[in-house]
Amino acid sequence: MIGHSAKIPLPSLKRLPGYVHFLRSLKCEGVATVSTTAIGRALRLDPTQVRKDLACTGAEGRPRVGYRVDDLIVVLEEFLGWRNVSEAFLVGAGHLGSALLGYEGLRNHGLDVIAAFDSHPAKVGQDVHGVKVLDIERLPGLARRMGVHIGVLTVPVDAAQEVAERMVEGGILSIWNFAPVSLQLPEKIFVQNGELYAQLAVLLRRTEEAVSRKTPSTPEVA
Amino acid sequence: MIGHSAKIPLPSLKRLPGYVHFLRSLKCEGVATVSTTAIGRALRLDPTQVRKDLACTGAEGRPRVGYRVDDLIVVLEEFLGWRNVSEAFLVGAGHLGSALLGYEGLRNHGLDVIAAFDSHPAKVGQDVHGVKVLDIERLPGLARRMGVHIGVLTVPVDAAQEVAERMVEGGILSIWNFAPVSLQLPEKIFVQNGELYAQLAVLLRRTEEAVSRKTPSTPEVA
DNA sequence: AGAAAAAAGAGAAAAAAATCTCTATTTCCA
DNA sequence: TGGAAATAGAGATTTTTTTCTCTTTTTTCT
Ligand SMILES: NC(=O)c1ccc[n+]([C@@H]2O[C@H](COP(=O)([O-])OP(=O)(O)OC[C@H]3O[C@@H](n4cnc5c(N)ncnc54)[C@H](O)[C@@H]3O)[C@@H](O)[C@H]2O)c1
Ligand SMILES: NC(=O)c1ccc[n+]([C@@H]2O[C@H](COP(=O)([O-])OP(=O)(O)OC[C@H]3O[C@@H](n4cnc5c(N)ncnc54)[C@H](O)[C@@H]3O)[C@@H](O)[C@H]2O)c1
Repeated sequence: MIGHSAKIPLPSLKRLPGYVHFLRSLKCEGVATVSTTAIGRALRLDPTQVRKDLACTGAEGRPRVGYRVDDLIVVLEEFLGWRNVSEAFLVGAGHLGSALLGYEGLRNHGLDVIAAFDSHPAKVGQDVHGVKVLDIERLPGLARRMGVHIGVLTVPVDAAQEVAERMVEGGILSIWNFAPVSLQLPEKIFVQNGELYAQLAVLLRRTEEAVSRKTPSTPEVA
Repeated sequence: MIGHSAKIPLPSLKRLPGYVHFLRSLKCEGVATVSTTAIGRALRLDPTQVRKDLACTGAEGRPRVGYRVDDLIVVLEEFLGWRNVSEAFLVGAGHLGSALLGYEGLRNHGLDVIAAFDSHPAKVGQDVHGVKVLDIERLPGLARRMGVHIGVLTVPVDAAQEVAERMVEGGILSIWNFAPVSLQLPEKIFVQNGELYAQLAVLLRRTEEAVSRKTPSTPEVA
């Protein structure tokens, strides 16, 4: 169960994992307490904002001291649902899918991919980083029987919609979609897009801005 | 050059790639014009919001008709800098790095990874999906000589800070960082984090909400 | 012990983003 | 040809998010 069912602003929720990563590094260094000032300096965030975010999770600090690092990690991990991981199915054991399957990081972040699915005969039956690849036909039945609610979608664009519908058929409630398409599914199904391209768009724009700062006054006509 | 240097809200910029993906699929189906109402329905966004986003890029539509799909794609791709791709270096030819190197999608989205770097002797000299893997030691020199401004960072957490500093040493201005650490770099360097964990946090929370909706009134004490 | 400094926490203000309202334009249809 | 419907576009409003201000608490230093 994910802690503190209270409503948290979406931007705050998205910042929480970053806090945990930073806190874990502090813990490794043996730091016992930390202030929002210090967190903000490290993560380039306003200290007040950090304080507000932490308050949403129920964390409590002490004036002049800050927060106990150990306790704060526990509270945040609890809040994020990282302490009892959720089971998920992954479809598309290709390049990206295999990278995710081999990434032990997911389990540390609340997600346990317990099986993979593919349609290609060469993939079915394989064992990718310890995860069995099954025939996609078996997904709906297994998802329903095992009560799996999360699907990770790493198939090519053309197959994405079809595979997503298979997931829904199996009772999947949320889909993490890495294909660059907008899936058309019942409204109750939550779709989290990979947003690789959104990130890239920001990166390219900022880079362009930085380059033109370095090379000022470049007239288009000479 | 990235078009229309005008300031666009960050959330708007992030939505643009999704519009392009949808428009491309319309084009494949032979659709000639599209309204913001239709875009909004497909992407689950408010039509006014779509219109505001498109206005930022300089796109113009006609009442009662909407936007010409072909033209809109061109305007958006121009705006996003997808028409003349930017060159980038990637460091860390492991699982994730290889997946990205083999992904022709990046080039369609404005990024051309022209070389990869690694520190492991077994990786150096290899050819991953047509991209040469070079020794990390050569990165600063090559980056500076070739005028590469973007770095993609896919090394383990422990190496991330060190590698990032190498990139900065080579004149890299922006870093796409997939390691779960907050890089400490000069303020002028732009860091776009992979945000995998932020997405996962949202996914888990929404799933939890959906599950508890399906299983209402679960008292903690019987 | 008392003063000073640092930081949490609460509330107010400001900024940013999303949504709503209205008008003008264009096309379709009778 | 005239009316109805759909939609872009501009501006106003509301909501959300971020930032600022002030108060209180705790610790450290003299
Ligand atoms: N490779 C990357 O780095 C990367 C990055 C971001 C997004 N993506 C996206 O992720 C998706 C996968 O990319 P990839 O590079 O891993 O592709 P890939 O071709 O390596 O892998 C796709 C896998 O999906 C399987 N598949 C195809 N149709 C299927 C179906 N109907 N049912 C089940 N399995 C099916 C294929 O057999 C294959 O194993 C694409 O949509 C791509 O745009 C990839
Ligand atoms: N695998 C995934 O799906 C995934 C997803 C999200 C984030 N990440 C993150 O991406 C990073 C890489 O993950 P991975 O699974 O690809 O790991 P990996 O171990 O497969 O690859 C890491 C690569 O970096 C190289 N490397 C290590 N130290 C280096 C150095 N100092 N200089 C140059 N190269 C060096 C290694 O030789 C290796 O090739 C990690 O930080 C991980 O947390 C991975």
